[in-house]
Amino acid sequence: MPELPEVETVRAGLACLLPNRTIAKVTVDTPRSFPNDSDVVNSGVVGARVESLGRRGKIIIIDLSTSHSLLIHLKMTGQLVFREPDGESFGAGHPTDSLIGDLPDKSTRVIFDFVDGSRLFFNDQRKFGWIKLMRSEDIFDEPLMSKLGPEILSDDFSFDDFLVRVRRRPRSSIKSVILDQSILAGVGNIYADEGLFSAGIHPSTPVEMISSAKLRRLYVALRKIMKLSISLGGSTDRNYVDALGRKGNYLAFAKVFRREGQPCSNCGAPIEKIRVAGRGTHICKKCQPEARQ
DNA sequence: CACTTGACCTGTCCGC
DNA sequence: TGCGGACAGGTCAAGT
Repeated sequence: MPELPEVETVRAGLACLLPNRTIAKVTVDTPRSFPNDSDVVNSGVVGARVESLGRRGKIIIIDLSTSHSLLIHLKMTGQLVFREPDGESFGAGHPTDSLIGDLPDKSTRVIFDFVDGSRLFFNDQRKFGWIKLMRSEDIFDEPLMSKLGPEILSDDFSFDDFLVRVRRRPRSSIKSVILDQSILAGVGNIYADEGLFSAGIHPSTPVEMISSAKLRRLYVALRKIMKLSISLGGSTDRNYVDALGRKGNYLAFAKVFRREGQPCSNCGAPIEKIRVAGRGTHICKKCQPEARQ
């Protein structure tokens, strides 16, 4: 579910809410969602004060005062929802525009209780997401972090970097390459489809058949679209919510994602849904012609 | 080796 | 209204 813009929106929201709060208790309802041993969790997390919130690719990093960090991946259906104590003046526990009702609910996997009575809920319907505790100095050596490619939205991630990395997979479809987090970190299915549409590239085109000029259009489009989405609070298709349980507004601006059957905003031909690299894929066949040899 | 497919889970939606 | 099947935004491991 969440891709980089959604993860970044959650991170930014939590960055306004969590720092300086101290964790009093951790409740793990679904062990696979937070597989560290409970004594490790207790020594590294209970009593820890939240220092700062970071992100690498789609992984959220919560740095704690105990020289430990929590790494969190939301995968498809994960949510991190913060709640003030019940009865707080800001509405009974949660904002009125929250899509999420009373918590915990049946998808709640982990609960962090802070000493001031506020709580952070990790909800995850499909149980693919996870929380891992590790020493802060070790996190970037973890394979799951060290294998990630450069951040697509980083100021230093130039078009030349993009071109070199994408061209490492000449025979692969361009969509599978931009979804590969070891090539570049952050692109998921929604923004892959939107970026390829904007650049006029058919998603199954092998990289070697795409001109560098078109790849430049893709690089520009992906960054522009993902920045726009962050400014709109991300994309909510069904599950995604921000740290206060609110939906994102980007999908109203999407040109192809989840728009099969609707007319293309560019040429009027119907948007089609196909399958590329095992993923549901949305295209305009006229604006994104299939490459031929 | 490069690339594709299946598995991990639960819920929802669609057709019969 | 019930039931089976396909599908869902991510990532590995296993397979070709």
